[in-house]
Amino acid sequence: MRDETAIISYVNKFVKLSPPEAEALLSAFQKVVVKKRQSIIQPDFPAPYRYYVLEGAMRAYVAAENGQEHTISFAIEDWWITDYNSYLYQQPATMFVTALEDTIALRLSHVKEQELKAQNPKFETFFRIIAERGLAYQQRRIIINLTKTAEARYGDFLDKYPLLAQRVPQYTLASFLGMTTEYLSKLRKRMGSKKT
Amino acid sequence: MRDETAIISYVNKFVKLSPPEAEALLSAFQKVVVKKRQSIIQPDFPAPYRYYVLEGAMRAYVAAENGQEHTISFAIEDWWITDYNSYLYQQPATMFVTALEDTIALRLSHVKEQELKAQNPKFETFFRIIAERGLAYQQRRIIINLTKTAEARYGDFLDKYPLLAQRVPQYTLASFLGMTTEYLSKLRKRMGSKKT
DNA sequence: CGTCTATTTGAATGTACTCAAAAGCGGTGG
DNA sequence: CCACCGCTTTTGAGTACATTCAAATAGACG
Repeated sequence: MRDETAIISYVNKFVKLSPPEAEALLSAFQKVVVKKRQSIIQPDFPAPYRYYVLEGAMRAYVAAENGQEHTISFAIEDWWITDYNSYLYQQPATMFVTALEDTIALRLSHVKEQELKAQNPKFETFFRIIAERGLAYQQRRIIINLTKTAEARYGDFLDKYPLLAQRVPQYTLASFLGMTTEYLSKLRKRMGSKKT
Repeated sequence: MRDETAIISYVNKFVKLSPPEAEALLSAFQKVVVKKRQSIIQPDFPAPYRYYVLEGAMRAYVAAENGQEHTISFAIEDWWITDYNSYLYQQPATMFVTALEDTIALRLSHVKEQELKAQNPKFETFFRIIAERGLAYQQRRIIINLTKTAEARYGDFLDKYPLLAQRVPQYTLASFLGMTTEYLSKLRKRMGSKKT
């Protein structure tokens, strides 16, 4: 059972907060409980919040015309999730953000975030750091998507996120890795001989 | 002929700088001239700089074992470019950054960047904003790569960056869009009838 | 012009997708 | 506690989008 102070330790990894600063940070967030399969962000509606996951797991995905879903990101404990194009630019969302398990998250509104940054440069620094880390992470993902085959992308994911790979439904993983669920199933069968 | 004050106007779009602040910013940069085909970042070497392009065009790419190149990003006037995983984490690069044309750029070292941010929260804000914009942009790119066919990705690029599409070699564009140069050539032939 | 680089073309191939259906798994209510 | 229901994963056959390899053509630059 992690409580909301988890975010204090998390932020402290990047900028050192005094007790009053920690208090100011905490008071900007609201705890939300999201049941499995429930959406907190939907296309055409604004996404006024970003979410920090305390417990559980969520994913962000876009739905194509033909009913296909494409997973853009996952989030488990200590990860952030939102539709960044909607949140940052305050425009209607194009993605769903939905709970894969019963989830407890802390949400931060766009307005509160601006207040935090205006009130204390440490928060500005914090958000700069997580944006940069997100940027670097996404650049790695783009490289993988451009350079590796479906099988290599799957192997790569297993290496880097073995726990997550077991935790999320296989079809969401397939759609994250850019392949169909049927094909991932066949890959697993093929690879089964070599690896666990 | 754009001179280095272009970066002042650029930064001013995001945070308002007083004349002394503009001066402090400028003094952190160094002007560099890069000839066509010359690399400013190479794999296995650290990338201690990020570059702001004043004139010309560059691209960042990774080279695969089989000799294939995969373009990660382009940069023309007012765009930034570097190997972010190398620059941000101060680790050896995995990418090349190379001039597509004779280019004039302003480079900012990682050390100077830290000084700027420490010295004035406005610079912290500025780097936060461009990181967030980069994040949102890359998220859009990931969505396109996951959801669209090669033909649609090309059409999309033509719509959004018609000038850039004419300016860069076709094989770099193909490698940016995640297809072979031969296939892009065939696509263009096929699409030729409908458009332009 | 001649050379080097970039683009086009064609034929054969392969990786990954579509569609349809069966099997597996988990939860939930009777 | 078993039976059923919905959701997820697996399997198979046929197909398509995109690649590979090789060679010809077109452009750019000195």
